[in-house]
Amino acid sequence: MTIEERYPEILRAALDVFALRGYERASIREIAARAGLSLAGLYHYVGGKEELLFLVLDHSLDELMAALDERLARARTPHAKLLALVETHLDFALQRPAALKIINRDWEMLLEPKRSEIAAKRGAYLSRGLGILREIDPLGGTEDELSSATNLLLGMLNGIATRPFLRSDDETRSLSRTVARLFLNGFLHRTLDLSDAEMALRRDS
Amino acid sequence: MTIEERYPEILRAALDVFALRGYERASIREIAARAGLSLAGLYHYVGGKEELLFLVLDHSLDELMAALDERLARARTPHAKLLALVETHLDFALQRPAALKIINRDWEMLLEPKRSEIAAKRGAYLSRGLGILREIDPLGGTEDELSSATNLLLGMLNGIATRPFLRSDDETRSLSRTVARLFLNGFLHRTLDLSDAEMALRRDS
DNA sequence: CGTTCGTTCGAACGGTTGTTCGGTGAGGTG
DNA sequence: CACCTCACCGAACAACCGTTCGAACGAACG
Repeated sequence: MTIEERYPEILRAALDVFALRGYERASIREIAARAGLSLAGLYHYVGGKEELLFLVLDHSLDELMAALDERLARARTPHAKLLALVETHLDFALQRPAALKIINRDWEMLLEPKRSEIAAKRGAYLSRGLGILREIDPLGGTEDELSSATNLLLGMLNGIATRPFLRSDDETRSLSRTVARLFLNGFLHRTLDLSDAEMALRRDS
Repeated sequence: MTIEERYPEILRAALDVFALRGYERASIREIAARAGLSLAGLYHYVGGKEELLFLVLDHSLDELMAALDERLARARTPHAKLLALVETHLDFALQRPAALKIINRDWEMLLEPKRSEIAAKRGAYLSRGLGILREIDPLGGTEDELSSATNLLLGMLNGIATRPFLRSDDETRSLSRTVARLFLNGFLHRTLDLSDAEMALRRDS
């Protein structure tokens, strides 16, 4: 078998094992077995365990980013762009749960300098969100404010990016609209007073 | 030294090492050293590595839950209860970052039956949030809807439950208000149409 | 035919891990 | 004093880890 045929199944095997066991508990032997290779056979293709994690992360992030940019390109208004981001993320969570898991959990296991390289790609994804919020924001929030809002939004998405919240394409699409609406309405009116909550707070403190 | 004096520093050492390295990469030897004990000396107090993780998780969740219930007891209105939840969570994130990290990341490493026990405690925390949202919701959302909303809220919080978003008590308190407002406004108006976003969506699909 | 090259493997190496065992010594009790 | 308990430790053990080495195999090429 040639390299071009082996590589995809090696990466798929590595992704699955990493997501299932976590990076440290995942063993190269299990990855090799799942890819249909012996232990030493696997080392003919990849340099080591960390490189395997890097390759899988790099590839998964490229997929996620490509899916986002594709949807973003078809979105005309800032609100549609927000919806595109939400839909992309939740759709990715539904279709590629293992990939999302290592993106959110296992990337921290990388050592420098690969860690920074992946961190940069994650940052690029985040800054897509930040750009969208900047377009949307009518209040001209500071960069810090917009940055924390982006993290709020993506945190929300990761909060439901797991079964049993996402079960089918249709459910995911309708949930995306709900989430986008929830965030957008909150974001636009984030300075509105919640009168009784404020009163209760003052009484407490 | 007696057991009552050793236990706290053992648990603190374990918490720090688990949070710093991750459960699998954390070594019992490092925990023992940080607690001022030899390797075998540590085994005089605890049964093993997994029990150590369980004890730390159990204790941390108890602290978090106690802090929440204390604040909740002083909150009169549903809105104030929401603010109490947000403030508790973000304050915990600021004061006990290591504890929050293992609660969110390392609890999955537990094996049954301890895993279920911790999962139940996490569930109890979640259902506090669900109860609050049920009180707040004017639309009478379904249990599924409220449950996913709870996960959205806690996901948001975990999205910024990290430096550099939380730097001081004051910043945390003001950020808590912003976040609570953002979520509440969004939650209350979650069925409102975003007219142009909807239009753009229809054009896309 | 002989040689080389890419692919694959069995077997082993050194290191680290969680855990256990046998013992040491201090402090209290009779 | 003898006795026992509790806190603690050095040393070892077995298992597993990631990684490497040397060789076998078939195909391609001259």
